Amino acid sequence: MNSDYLTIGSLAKASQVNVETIRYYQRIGLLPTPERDYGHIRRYSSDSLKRVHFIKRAQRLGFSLDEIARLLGLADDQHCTETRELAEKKLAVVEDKIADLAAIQTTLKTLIASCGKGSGGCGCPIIDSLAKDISLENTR
Amino acid sequence: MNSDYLTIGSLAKASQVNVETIRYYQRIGLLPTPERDYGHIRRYSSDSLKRVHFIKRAQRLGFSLDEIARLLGLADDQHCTETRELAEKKLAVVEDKIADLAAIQTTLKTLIASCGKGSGGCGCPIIDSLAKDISLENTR
DNA sequence: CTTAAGTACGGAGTCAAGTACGGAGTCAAG
DNA sequence: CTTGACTCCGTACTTGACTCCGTACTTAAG
Repeated sequence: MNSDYLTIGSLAKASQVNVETIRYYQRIGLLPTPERDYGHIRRYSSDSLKRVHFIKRAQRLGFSLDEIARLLGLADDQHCTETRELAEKKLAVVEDKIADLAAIQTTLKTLIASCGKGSGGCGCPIIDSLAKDISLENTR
Repeated sequence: MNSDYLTIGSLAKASQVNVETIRYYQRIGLLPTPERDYGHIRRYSSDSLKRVHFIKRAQRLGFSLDEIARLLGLADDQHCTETRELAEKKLAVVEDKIADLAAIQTTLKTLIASCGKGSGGCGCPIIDSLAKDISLENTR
């Protein structure tokens, strides 16, 4: 009944991904390959579950697996200083993303509101809200 | 000197993408193929530039080209009602993303701060901040 | 007029991120 | 001790998003 020590199948089910995806993450070093209890069967802890969840959510936010690996490395590693620099860069990126999303959010709200009223004036507000690329140079 | 009426090359340069990417976006219908002035050469307006910028930023936020096409459709189309529903769904997704990013932001800040002090206590704050998957069920 | 630079086009190649496949081992239930 | 559900592993295939290639055409400069 204890959900610690999952098999690969139940881990996959619990984290809503394919079994092969779990194996794939192991291959590329994103998930540690756990010890094997009896036989040759891998047993996963609830930590792995958290990790997979994290990966999936971060992906939906536009981070690549590579970046996610480094994000996770921040938490795992002990070597600060250089870790801190990475963290600061990521923070800047994250804050840019939040700003962009906030712009989309505002536009969508406006769109929804104006849609209800049936008023015209369909310029192209979504594009405009994001097209002003002041911060583009920073992130590239 | 007027930047309206760009060639594909200057559009690509201005929007920091490959010429082939522009052509690709046309092929899949993400960019309208513009009228051709003289000869067979396509001329792009500054609207195209905005559109490409938008696409690139939205991509960095984790939207697929398919979703981006629909987001752009929201602005282009005239048929409200069903458009509104789509907008509302997108809004929910966007707001989820913002919340997730905010969680990462907080964690990164904490990480940076604690790094400076050289204090220990390295649990795995980044993962924890995103692993609590209350809202996961909503988006799936 | 020639030539280089830029454009058009379709098709093939690439890269990241999976996803599927097939053969072999394991283990609990019947 | 066989059957069915699961696991292991390596390799191969797929998909989305480009990127490159070869060929053909067209200007702008020399």
